[in-house]
Amino acid sequence: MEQLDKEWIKDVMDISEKELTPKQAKIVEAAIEIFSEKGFAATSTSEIAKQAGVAEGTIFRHYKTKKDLLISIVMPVISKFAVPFLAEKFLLEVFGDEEFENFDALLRKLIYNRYEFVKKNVQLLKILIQEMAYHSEIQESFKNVFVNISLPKFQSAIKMLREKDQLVDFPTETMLRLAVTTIVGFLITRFIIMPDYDWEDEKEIEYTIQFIRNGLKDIK
Amino acid sequence: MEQLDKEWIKDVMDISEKELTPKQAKIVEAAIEIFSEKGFAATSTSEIAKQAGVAEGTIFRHYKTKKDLLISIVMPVISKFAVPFLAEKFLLEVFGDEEFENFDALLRKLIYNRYEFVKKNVQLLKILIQEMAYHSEIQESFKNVFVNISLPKFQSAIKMLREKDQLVDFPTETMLRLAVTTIVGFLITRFIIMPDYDWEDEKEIEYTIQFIRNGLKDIK
DNA sequence: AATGGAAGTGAGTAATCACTCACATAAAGT
DNA sequence: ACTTTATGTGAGTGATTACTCACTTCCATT
Repeated sequence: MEQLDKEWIKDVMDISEKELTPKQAKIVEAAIEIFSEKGFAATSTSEIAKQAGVAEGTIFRHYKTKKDLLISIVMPVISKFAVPFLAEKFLLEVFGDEEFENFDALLRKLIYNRYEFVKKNVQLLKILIQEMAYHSEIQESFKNVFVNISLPKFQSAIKMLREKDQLVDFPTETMLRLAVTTIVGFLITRFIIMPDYDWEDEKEIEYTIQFIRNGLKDIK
Repeated sequence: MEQLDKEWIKDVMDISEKELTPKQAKIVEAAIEIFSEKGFAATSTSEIAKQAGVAEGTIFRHYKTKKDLLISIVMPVISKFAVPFLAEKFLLEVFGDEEFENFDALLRKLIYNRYEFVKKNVQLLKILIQEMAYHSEIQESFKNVFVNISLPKFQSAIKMLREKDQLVDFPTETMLRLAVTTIVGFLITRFIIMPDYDWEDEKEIEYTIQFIRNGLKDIK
């Protein structure tokens, strides 16, 4: 992995944990790298310690169990996931004043925002996605954030769009599902399944926006 | 898990392995269940043996290593994944003779076909998806099947549709990506993320078809 | 300078791991 | 009936696991 710019790790972490000792930071850094490469269950604490350049005991000085370390890594990612939806600016910026193409603008803003987020946090998101399947606490925490923060914003966005633009007569949840899976599908394909493909990101994003817009537009 | 109808396991297996001894079948059955619940790395051979009601040594009589057992479970799923694309009937049935709405018909056929496949094989697909992330042999085998079997069929289908219907001017790979992620997104949401939600499958499938069709239709 | 608490250590521990092997049994071929 | 081969067993193996603990080192406060 690249040496420079490990700042983002601290950046993500300090939502919940304020200050990490240098060795603790090294532990988190090593854990993220190995967890994302081999998976949580296949990673041993001795390996993390070795990679971090600390004694194995040091891990357990800061984290009660190995799973505790995982949780402390994964939970802040869930918080960060919801951040753009918490910003009131997010919706206001789009529906503010001028009359430009609302639907496209909203989608473009959302996609570029999440595009940068995923780009910055591929390793962490890999861990989150993988381990969500096996740890119900993570599942529930994610569900809470989504249902309470993201979902309402999405729903009110669709409601506003329904008035301004002419949208197809699908249930709101269905429209949401289609839009979200298309965006998430793009990001997963782009950064996880085929990260080495020669992507023309701006073009692909515009195609994706057009696909969703037309797919949800009411066609007489 | 349900007791009845464990036939599908044998059904999937016997693509590569012809006959399993009763105890071997029990081992495979138990392994599938535990792998899909806890993940490959977190599952011990002693647990599999216990659940299967055999001695631990019996596992290694039939499979050289624990990973061997995983591979023998996962590989046939990849084969089965490609089956509908191998059948020449598949495309012929859709583009055969009459002039009905080609695009919708093709999508509907494809989605219902994969819907049934996923419904039957959720556990196996969970294992495949999860372990693909960590085992490069599985990755490569899947990639081979996709690139050599599924992809060409998709591409020729899009080519044929481009002539008959009016499709948007996206690159073929982009159209493919959008359609595939939408379908896969639906199936994963339906069977893995929210299997307990009160789905109205036929309606959701029709919405999904309409979404893809309009999303890829050329709008003047 | 003395003290106390936090940070860091690494040898040690019981449990569990994947896997082996000598042996028992069953089935099949001659 | 006899031999061979395939199937199944479970106690046993060394390696590795997550985690502990008595100890040292460091540093801030008195």
